[in-house]
Amino acid sequence: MSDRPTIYAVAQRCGVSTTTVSRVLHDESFGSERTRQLVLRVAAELGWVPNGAAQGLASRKAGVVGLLFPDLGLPAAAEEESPLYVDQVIRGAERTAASMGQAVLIAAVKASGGKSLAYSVAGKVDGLVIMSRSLSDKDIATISQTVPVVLLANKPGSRSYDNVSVDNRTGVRELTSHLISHHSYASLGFVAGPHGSPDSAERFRGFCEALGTAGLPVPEAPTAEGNFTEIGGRKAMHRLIEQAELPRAIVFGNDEMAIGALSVLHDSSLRVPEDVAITGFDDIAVARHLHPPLTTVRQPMRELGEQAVSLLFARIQDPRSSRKSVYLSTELVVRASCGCETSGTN
Amino acid sequence: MSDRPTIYAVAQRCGVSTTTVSRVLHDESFGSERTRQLVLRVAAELGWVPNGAAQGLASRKAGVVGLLFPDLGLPAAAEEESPLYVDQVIRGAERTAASMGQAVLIAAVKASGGKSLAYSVAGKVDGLVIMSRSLSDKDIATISQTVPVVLLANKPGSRSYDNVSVDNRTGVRELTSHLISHHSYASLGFVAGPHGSPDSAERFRGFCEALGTAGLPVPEAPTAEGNFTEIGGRKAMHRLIEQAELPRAIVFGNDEMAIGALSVLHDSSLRVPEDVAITGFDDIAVARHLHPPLTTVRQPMRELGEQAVSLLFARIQDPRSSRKSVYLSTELVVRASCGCETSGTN
DNA sequence: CCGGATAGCGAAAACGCTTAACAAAGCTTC
DNA sequence: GAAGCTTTGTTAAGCGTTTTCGCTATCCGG
Repeated sequence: MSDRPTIYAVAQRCGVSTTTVSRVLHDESFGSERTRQLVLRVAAELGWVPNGAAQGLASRKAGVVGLLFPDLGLPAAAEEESPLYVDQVIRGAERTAASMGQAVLIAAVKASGGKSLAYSVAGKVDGLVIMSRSLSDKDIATISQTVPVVLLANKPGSRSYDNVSVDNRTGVRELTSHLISHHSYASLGFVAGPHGSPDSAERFRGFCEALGTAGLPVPEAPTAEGNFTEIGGRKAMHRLIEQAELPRAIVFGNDEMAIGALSVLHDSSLRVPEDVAITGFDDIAVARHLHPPLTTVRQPMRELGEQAVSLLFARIQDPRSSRKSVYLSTELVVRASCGCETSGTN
Repeated sequence: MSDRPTIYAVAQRCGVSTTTVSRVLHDESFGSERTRQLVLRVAAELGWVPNGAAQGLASRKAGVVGLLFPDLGLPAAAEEESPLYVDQVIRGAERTAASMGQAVLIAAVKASGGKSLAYSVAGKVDGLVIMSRSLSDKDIATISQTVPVVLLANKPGSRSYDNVSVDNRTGVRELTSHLISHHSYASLGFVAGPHGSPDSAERFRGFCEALGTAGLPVPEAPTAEGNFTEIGGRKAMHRLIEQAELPRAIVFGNDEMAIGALSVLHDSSLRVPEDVAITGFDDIAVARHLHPPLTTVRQPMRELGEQAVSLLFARIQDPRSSRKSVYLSTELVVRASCGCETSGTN
């Protein structure tokens, strides 16, 4: 612990200078074969492990990239509620970072007071991917003066940084068009996520575009709102059922709400897709296991993380290159809930 | 970037020494109100962010804990195959680390060649949680001389380190006893995970214990083997169907295999649980959405991560305290697939 | 043999921060 | 008004690497 061997110890044991040790450890081709072997052997014998802090300080690079993601401060009750897609993003980030030999420092930043952790992380990494909506523009600005920053997801003010986001709109547009042209559903509903969510807004826009293109009446506002949660989906579905006429097909802003709706419909003895077609968005893992399997739009979450880190490395290498924006496209995943297949593997 | 303000810059601007700045930044109660405000204001104005490397080097603590998990080197095809429970562990670790104001450094260590990354990570953290089976005992030993280490899951040689694991055996024993006593199933099968997996072995042992207690014949070996994957589950199920008599109930070593089996049974027009009861292990997110919902055993993955980090902090605080072992218990989750409820919410 | 490459290595100065060890000044308290 | 605190601040010594110079041999062509 406190008696960890340093390269100085290694150097002494070998009868060489610390410079030589450091060089041998980094340059594949340095020094005589004899010295190399000696140093390497002694280092291993002593159990020497590089002191990251010292390396970082001297070389001005941490060998670590950071990932800040939102912490919804789940009230313990909502255990699994936390946005599962974050995991995928983390994995993606980890993966491409690993391919560059870097590790990933992750931290959830809380809606309130996460600032100091965020700053602390910023000082420990070579670059930062920020997923958090909870970090103010000002904080992001300050941090970006310290290390390169890549923004994830459709943060409104993201235009001044490298950023990667998903083409929500086209995704829902394609989905909706499929519903209209393939199944000739004439009355469609849209259940939105929480008010003010840019993602939700974009998805609704895609929905409207498809309706417009098909010459159908374009609604002013979403048919209902469901907070992106399963419970929200249930409530929304209940409301829709109580209303005059049920749309022939309902486009949900995400899968979780669709799941809630599915269970309500089941309890109400309404058949999916015969009585009403249902679709989601995200293609979370459970989607294909639902009954009926859910037609949805796949978001490339893992790729989101991968791209973000790629962008970050590019920026680190060339800090003054022009700002880049990556726009990932989604994939329509057709399953039974929209009226297509009635069974099948996928 | 290269012109990041240092505390020296802050100190100069304030007309005080770097010591004073450092102290103000750390001691809540240091200096006159006037000096404090001045320093804080100037630091903010300059956009000062602590240099983690320098802090770490000077204070001998990184403010970061590491988490090493296995990278199965998924061949791109098996996208989602990667052990999803890892995500839960990461989240758990992140959560309790955050409560101590620390961030988490994550890295997947590959079966081959992950060594150097592992060592590099070890040098950057105050402590390390190791989930990886791919790190040799020797490497773990070396690393543990550098930083405190906590082992996760039932690694065979884990007895010499702090470690936290899940009581697989009791979990399956309870499950199996439920099957026997509650449903009076007389013929039971067990589908194991990959040969050599300690987890799988423990689960099988639990299965046998329950049989023994009930006075039923105890098998020598698992009825079939399925590699812990959905595909493996399918294959195993096929094999079982082809054999002479199908057990009345089948205990699968994990949920994924049970999922595979479920789809095979569906295709074979065998009813669950009427013709054959099915259970899993893990309680992954999809389990409750299957048809029928899967009776299984919940593994407290998130808690696993939490406990591991707690242990780590304890060890960091008192490096010479006695070795601790945490054994987490599982929870039986009864759903329809074992023949209990036929519908329901949960 | 001599001038200049070049290979092999070392001395020492950073890197930005923390943390003793002190010193000076302002308070009590008797 | 001296002795002893407490408060406020300073000086300087690291922390373990990397990295910039620069030195000494050795080698080679001419």
